[in-house]
Parts: sequence; C-alpha cells; structure tokens
Amino acid sequence: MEEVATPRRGAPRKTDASARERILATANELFYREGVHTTGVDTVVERSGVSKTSLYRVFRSKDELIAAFATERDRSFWSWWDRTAKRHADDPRAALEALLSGLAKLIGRPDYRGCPFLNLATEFPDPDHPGRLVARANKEEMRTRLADIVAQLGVADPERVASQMAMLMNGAMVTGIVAVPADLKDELVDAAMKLLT
Amino acid sequence: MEEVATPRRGAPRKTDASARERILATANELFYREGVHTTGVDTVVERSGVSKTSLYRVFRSKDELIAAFATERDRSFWSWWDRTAKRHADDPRAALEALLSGLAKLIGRPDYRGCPFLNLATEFPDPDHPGRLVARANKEEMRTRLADIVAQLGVADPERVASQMAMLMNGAMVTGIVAVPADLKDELVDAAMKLLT
DNA sequence: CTGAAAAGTTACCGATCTGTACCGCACGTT
DNA sequence: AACGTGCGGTACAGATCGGTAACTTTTCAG
Repeated sequence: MEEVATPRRGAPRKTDASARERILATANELFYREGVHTTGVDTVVERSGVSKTSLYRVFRSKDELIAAFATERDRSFWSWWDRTAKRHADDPRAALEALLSGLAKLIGRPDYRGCPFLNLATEFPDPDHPGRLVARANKEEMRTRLADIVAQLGVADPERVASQMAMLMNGAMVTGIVAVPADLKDELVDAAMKLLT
Repeated sequence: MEEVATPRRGAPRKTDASARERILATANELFYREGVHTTGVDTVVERSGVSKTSLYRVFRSKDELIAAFATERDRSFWSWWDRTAKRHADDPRAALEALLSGLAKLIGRPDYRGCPFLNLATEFPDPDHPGRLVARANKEEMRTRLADIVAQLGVADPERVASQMAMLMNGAMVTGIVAVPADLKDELVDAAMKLLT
C-alpha cells in the first residue's frame, strides 16, 4: 500500500476499481496511519491516483469522506468480530477469549495506531461530527455485544460487567499506542476473566 | 476563561503575568478543549492577548509550545495525584480508591475532553514528537506508581496487576470522551478491586 | 455507431497555516 | 534621566488547506 496509484482517464474498465473504491482504500490507510487532520485531501488524491474533481464528485466534502472512512472501518470491525465470535458459537467464554486474544494480536502489530473510533473522538472536539457519530455507535454496539456474551456466562450484573469490559478493551487499544506490554494477550485475557467474577 | 485578554504594550508590571505564563495558560485550555491541531497559533495569540512576536520569542516553534503544554499538564497531573494519594498515606487501598474516585469525577465533568497525554499520542503519529515523549513518560510513571501501590497491597504479581490497572484507567479516560456511564465511579472502583484478586 | 456515464486535466479561489523582520513603546533599575 | 529588557504593532512570506469551474477523454451499453 506504499505505492502511488497511476491515474487513468475515462470511465473505469470493468476489472478496475471505481474512483470511490480507490479513494476509500487510500483514506482508510492514510487517515488511520497518519491521522485525519494530518492527512490533506490533496494527499489522498495523489496517493489514490484519483483526480480531485472525482473525489469531490463522490464526496461532497472532506467531512463526508471522513464519515465514509469511519463507516468502512466500522463495517470491517464487525466483520472481524463476527468471524471471531462465530468460531465459538456454542461457547461464550471461548468466544470472549478469542475476541480478546485477537484484539491483543491487532494491538501488537507494528502498524498499529490505536482504535480508529477513539481516534476520531479525540481528533474532533465536536461530538456531532459525522465521524464521531459512527464512532459512538460503534462503542455502544460493542458494549451491547459484550453484555450479550457476558449475560450468557451468567454473571450477576451483566450490564455493569459489560461496561467494565468495554473500558478494559478500550484501555488496551489506547494504551497500545503509547507502549505495548510484552505479554499483552495474557494480561488482557487475565484481566477480563477477573472482571467476570 | 472565555474572555479575550487585552494586550498591553511595554514590559509587564510586576503584578502582571508574563507573556509566557499567559500563553501557556491559554494553550493549556485551548489545546485540551479544541485539540492541538485544530488550535492555530494565531488563536492562541489572540486569546492570550500576547503578540505573535512574543510567542515566537518564548517558544521557538509550535511544537515547542506543545511540549510545554504537555509538561504543564504532566506537572499538574502529578500534583493532583500526590494531593489525592497523600490523604491516605497509611492506607494504600484507600489511596487507590481515592485516585479512582477522583479520576471518575474528572471524567464526569462537562468540560472533560479525554486524557491530554493519550490525546497527544493520537493526534501525532510520530512517536518521537516532543509532546508524545512527555505523554509516554507520564504513562510509564503512572504504571510505576500503580505498581508501588499494588505491591503494598500484597497481590501476587504486582507488575501485571499494575499494567492491568493502567489499562483500566486509560480505558475509563478514553471511554469518557464517547460516553460516560451513569455510575462510572462505582464501576471503575469495582473493576479495579476485582483486578486485585 | 452513438451517447451517457465516469473519469482525468488544468487552473484557479480564498482562507488559513506556521513563522519572520523591523520597528516602537513602557516598565523597572540604576 | 538613561538604559536594558520585555513586549506589542504591522506587515508579510511561503506553504498548505478545502473546494470549484470548464473542458477533455475513455469505457460500456444500446
């Protein structure tokens, strides 16, 4: 994903990706890696090999592109979540552990740059920013799903534990930007299990 | 802190705050509330009632001002921490609870905008940015202090628990940007106590 | 073969960004 | 009264920001 795509005039060939797809793919990488404010529209244009006019034909503003970026990240996040959880459909505890282990693995990757949704909430002070709406929805959904899993485990107060679990996971994600503990996976799973008692 | 300070020519009266102090006070508020990237140098200049020339006489660049902002936040954070912990010098468990309660209280405030250090880590992709160095040091120091407290409580693996506790606290701070649970304080203290077992 | 759809080219706009040069003014000290 | 220090005023430079207008080129479907 380092190379600069080469522009091509005219409508896209059937085999080619549309301008929208190329823009979104580039924004998905750059907005995450370099930050949203740091990444200018011109950079997205240059790196995606799409003309600026095309970008503004597809997205009415940078904010709209940011919202699309957030939505795309949201989509792929739940896709990952579902794939992971479904491998343990019959065992909620194993599903939870798999989610936590998977999260730890993501955080440990060298290109890890934090949780895109928390990053959006940090980068934009306005709580009504289109990107932040997606971010908030994502976090609420995560809490809800955790409550489902936790309820299946028969803990006393699933809502509270889910809230605590969400805090822990968000904490792991954000702490991972600053410094990743050597045995993050074990620490994270262990902490989560203690929250279940 | 909403009013715009009025500029005054010449050297400051003995009673007046220096240009440096006024700049830092303004940056301390604006960088936190509106974000660092969103806040331009011109805005800091205007709001502090200091001339732009003065700002660049005191700070060589915006990055240096950001570093000073971070250092100031770090200073006041540990001041708060020490004041809180010292009220329970003889009781580490009570000290920990007080810190967590205090944190929850901070997070619940309407002007809360997240942890300034985590925000810096998010806003600046470069891990060697002067502001991020302060941020990283702050988080390492927090983990160390938590390890001290936790060790006094006689838990089995204080280093691990401290790391988990730091994750939890960072998680509370960052989750607080998105949505603050109604009974955050109880949830936080309860979660921390469960981590101690 | 034709035409609509989807894209690229060029050139630009006004605003805002960090940062600088030069000069004038007021206070505290001696 | 004189002077150094700290500061404000004005003006501007150069880059980058998000965003737009008018026009050309390519592909695909009919």
